[in-house]
Amino acid sequence: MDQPVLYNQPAFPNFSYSPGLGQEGGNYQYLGNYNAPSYPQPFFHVPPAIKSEYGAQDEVTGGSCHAAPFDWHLYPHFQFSNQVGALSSGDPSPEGRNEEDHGSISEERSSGTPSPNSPMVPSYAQYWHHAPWQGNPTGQALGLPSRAHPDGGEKPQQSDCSPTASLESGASNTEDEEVSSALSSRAERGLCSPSPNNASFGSGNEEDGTTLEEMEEFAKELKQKRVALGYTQGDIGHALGILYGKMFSQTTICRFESLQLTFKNMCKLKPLLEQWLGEAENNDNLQEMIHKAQLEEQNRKRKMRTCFDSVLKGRLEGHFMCNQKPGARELAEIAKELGLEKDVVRVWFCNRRQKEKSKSRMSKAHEFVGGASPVPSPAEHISQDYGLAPLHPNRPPFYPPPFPRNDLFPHMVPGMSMGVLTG
DNA sequence: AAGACATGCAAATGTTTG
DNA sequence: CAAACATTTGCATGTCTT
Repeated sequence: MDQPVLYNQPAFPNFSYSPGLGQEGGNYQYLGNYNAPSYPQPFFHVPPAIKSEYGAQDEVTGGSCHAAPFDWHLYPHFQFSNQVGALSSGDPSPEGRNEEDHGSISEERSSGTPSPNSPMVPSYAQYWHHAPWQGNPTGQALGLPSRAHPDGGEKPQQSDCSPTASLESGASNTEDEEVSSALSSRAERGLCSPSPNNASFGSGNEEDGTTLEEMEEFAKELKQKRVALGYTQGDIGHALGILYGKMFSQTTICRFESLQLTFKNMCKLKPLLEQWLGEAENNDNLQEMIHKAQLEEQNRKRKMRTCFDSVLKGRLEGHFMCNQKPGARELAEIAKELGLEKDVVRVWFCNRRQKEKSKSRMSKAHEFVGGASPVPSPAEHISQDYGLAPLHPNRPPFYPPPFPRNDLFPHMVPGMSMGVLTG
């Protein structure tokens, strides 16, 4: 049967120097059953097991993550520049970095880039003041030129990208209101406890014993040390798979570091990452690690993501148009016809219905605001943007402002950020 | 050109509801 | 139990730097 495996990212390079594994998204996803890649993987001793799928977190963190997801990162995509290089041409000094934390670099990079010092939205700067990893006077990888980039090229990345850094400096009334509304909404939902007079909502928000500050701190620390040790985000993702049987993508690590996951989700991942950090810092026997890695690579529980090509998608769409809710029998037929697993087809229909629903909500929202608003539906906004947890069904929806909104930030350059130009 | 990181979209999985 | 709903996760690809 033909599987809808359509693309492959470049095979993972032979990592001759790197302690890491290169970027995720390598070919592992097509190796079948979520096995880790077959190339050598220099990782670490398997620590005292972290049991069950993320299961140990409860032990590690001494609590549970059962609280409702906390959309603590209100504007996850508000990034002017999210690249490593954002710093490279600028002042590499810690001072420079720290001072710019909230944006001088963005300003440097592009005349069209608004300064995060400009009046912006919320003030969660406390979560995103810039990081220790910036403390690299030479601009090279912290302490690790030999492991990371031989030329020391690794730079702290994203130092100007922190959404909050960009947002923190102030806000117009409108923005304040929206943020305030958001925060209230969150507070109502018991997801955070914003100070009424303070747009930041970090203090005292805990899940599982971890406060937002701690989490943010940890994310920074993780990134700092990762860079210092010469690992990439993809390396960590792979390492987690090797160490704990749960592989993650570069994407996920990236989002963890930039706080673009839900707080709950971060609570879940944190123990693993803490373990990894410990291992990474103590590890000095990569060869042994490689061996272990080979032994350990397995156990990805999550099914590989199926990629449908456009033809397949078109045919699925066709079926969907005819019947949005096919029964088991019809599903089986479709699956057979398309050469897919029945379950894959079933899930596709589920997701497709969700999407449809979301779309119709969006159009209703558009009607509601006059038909021409670019405001996405709550569903779209909330469930897709990583930082935004869904609303409680019984609560009135919160419509966070899409970012960037030129009407909110007239000083911003049109189309300047957050994927507006991409995709 | 290649590597690292960021992000849109959506597949997969988890949870709730009927 | 199945469907709906919510959340997690990652492929594919864009951006940026070297």
